[in-house]
Amino acid sequence: MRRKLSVTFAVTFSINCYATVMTGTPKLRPTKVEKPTINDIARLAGVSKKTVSRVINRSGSLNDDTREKIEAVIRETGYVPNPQARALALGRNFLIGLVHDNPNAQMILNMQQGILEALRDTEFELVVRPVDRSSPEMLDDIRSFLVRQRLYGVILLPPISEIDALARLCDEVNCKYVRMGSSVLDDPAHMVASNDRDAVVEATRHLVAQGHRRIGLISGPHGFNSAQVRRDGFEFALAEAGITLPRSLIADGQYTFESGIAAAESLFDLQPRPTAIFACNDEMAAGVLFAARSRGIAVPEQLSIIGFDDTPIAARVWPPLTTVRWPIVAMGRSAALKIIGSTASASMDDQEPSTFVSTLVRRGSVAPPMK
Amino acid sequence: MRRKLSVTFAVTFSINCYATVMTGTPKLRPTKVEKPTINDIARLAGVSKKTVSRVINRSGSLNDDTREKIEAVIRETGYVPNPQARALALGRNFLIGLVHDNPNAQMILNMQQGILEALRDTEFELVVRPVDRSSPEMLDDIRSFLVRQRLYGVILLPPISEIDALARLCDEVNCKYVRMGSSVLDDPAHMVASNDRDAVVEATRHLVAQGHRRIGLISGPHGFNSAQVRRDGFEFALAEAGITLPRSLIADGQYTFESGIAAAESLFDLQPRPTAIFACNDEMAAGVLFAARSRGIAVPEQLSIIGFDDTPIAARVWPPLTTVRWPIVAMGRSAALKIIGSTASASMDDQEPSTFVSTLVRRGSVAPPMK
DNA sequence: CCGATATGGGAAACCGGTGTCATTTGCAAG
DNA sequence: CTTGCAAATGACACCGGTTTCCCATATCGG
Repeated sequence: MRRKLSVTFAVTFSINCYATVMTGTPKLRPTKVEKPTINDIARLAGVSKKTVSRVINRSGSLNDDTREKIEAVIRETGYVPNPQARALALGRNFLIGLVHDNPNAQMILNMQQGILEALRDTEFELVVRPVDRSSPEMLDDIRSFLVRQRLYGVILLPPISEIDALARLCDEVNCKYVRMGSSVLDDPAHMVASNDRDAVVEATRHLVAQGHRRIGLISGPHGFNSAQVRRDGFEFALAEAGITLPRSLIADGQYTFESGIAAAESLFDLQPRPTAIFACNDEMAAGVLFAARSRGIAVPEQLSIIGFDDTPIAARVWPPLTTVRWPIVAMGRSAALKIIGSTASASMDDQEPSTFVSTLVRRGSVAPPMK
Repeated sequence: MRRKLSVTFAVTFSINCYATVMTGTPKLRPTKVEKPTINDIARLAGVSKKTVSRVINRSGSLNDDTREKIEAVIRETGYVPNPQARALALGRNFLIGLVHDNPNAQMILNMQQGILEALRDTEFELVVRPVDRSSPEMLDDIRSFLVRQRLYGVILLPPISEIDALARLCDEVNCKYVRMGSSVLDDPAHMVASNDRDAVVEATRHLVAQGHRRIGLISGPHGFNSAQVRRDGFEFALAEAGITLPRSLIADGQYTFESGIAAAESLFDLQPRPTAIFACNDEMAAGVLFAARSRGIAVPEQLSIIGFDDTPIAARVWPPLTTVRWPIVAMGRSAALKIIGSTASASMDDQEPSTFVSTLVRRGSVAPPMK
């Protein structure tokens, strides 16, 4: 039967060869799509399948003539190794997992974009896996996911990327991992980070340079490393400028639009009102803008706003938000390359960068305070 | 060696049993994670592995006692069949593909959310696959993706879901598929659609009911079914109200924020200006709002705007946009359930719905025209 | 009581690769 | 002319399931 299939395949192949000459034979194939197997290649090349395997995996030593002959056969037939069979034999799948817990939607998507760019034209595929940080079984869930799917590697998005136990878990089950974050929490091989702190310092200095002295902060949720880092940068920059920051000017946010509105309301009730507000992400900054509008506070004339993330919304509101952009797509790409590593960019020996610089994007939501 | 592995496993298992009593033994496992195999189960239950396989797949006939004993062993050991081995043996993977071509980012994400909800606690995983509609090799790319990964099924997002050749391709390679869209393009088993046309009619009627007569339309890109359907609905509703629509009131858009701005500018140059604009998606509606602001046109006093999609941005701009919401998450869930079908919801025999109703969300961007 | 039929269950091949180990060959060193 | 060693390649078991085929019982009508 194997022999029979092979013959079928060979015929199909020769038909394809002459397809350009013939008037086209749309002859639908049966439900079972015939694909050449490693045995077909071995027979066609007159070698054993182990030798073909050596060519595919560039392992072992083999004669140049043999290699070329096998490569020629592979090229002609369009043979592609069966990933399921390899996964079984190797005990390792060619899948990269993206594990996240519902952070910024836009970020997930940009991250996916970057990762998929890196994975394009490789044998790897991306498997998306949302988890629930609040569930006590989260670690077990992830563990069974990794073990069952025999994942090649995982990319952990913040905030769960900050959980050290997760990283240890990956090591334990022999799964490569890369953690994304707002600051360096792990060695370069396992970390892709943006320098949020520096960016916040720059943003705050920008407000100070414009003449603002009463600057409000809308923080991120407690327990988020990014929230802590951004807040630190803000406080540092103010201290550096010799500005004391009363506790009342710090409002707690949850990284959501609604929490931004609420926090803004509380800051607006202050007497005197802050002349500028730094919101730890764009969603909340948009909330501040929204709240200002509904109160009739003119932006940027009466209130300057700076956000963080440069999500699409920042450029779409009026006035467009001055914000901090971090290269999410590039970071995603880098994370993926770290995992597939030498497999893909074997030619270049340069390590993928681990830290990315964020930059201040100046738009229309900042102006000097009114006298 | 097999025997040895089995023993190791048994020991591990008993340790787990007493873990709650013991003071916890963090003892790291070796890189190779031991998992029970079907052979372990067979031996522990005193049957052949084929019989275990019968239990797992509910196939063949077997004694209740035997079944229960095997199920007990499976439960105790926490055995999960190796997906790679099953995939190899079955010639079919337990992966669902999500194939899309860069449409609305938010939509992709909501869709993913819905699909993942349906896939949660099943054996299926989601593989994301962006493609390039403009590439001539797109179909071949998708074909090789489906064939190589032996996908269980794919979910096609608009606009590529509108390509009939793609659907035929899926059939050909024996891969289940579901197409998402703005109107019904296929039989219920392969289609999940929203009733965009009806929703647009309702939205347009809303504008007409407010007293608007000069209503501009910003269309979607040519070749998109959703664009055509929405435009049809708009024109139908105007005709129904006895309003003639001059060609000049229709501006071409590309579903992007920038194209919305450009289209709005061209409409603003008209004399007299339209008193309302229906933009075929929220991105463009946000562009209209942005353009209006920069021209000093008050919304909704001087201009009413309606968008489509109810993406997050609709609620975050000022004034918040009246728009049409379609239940993307629910549609994603439905699409996934259609594919995993009887596998999951075997208990309930009700078919997953194929069409979903969109609804008008009234916010602040619509008001009667000024006298 | 016998042969026919249905049912439960096992042995072995198979899915398509990879790992281990042995074998053959070529060539330089002793 | 051996011996030694490395390169090149093949035979075969194995990864962990499923499928095919076949046998052993049990049931049952006549």
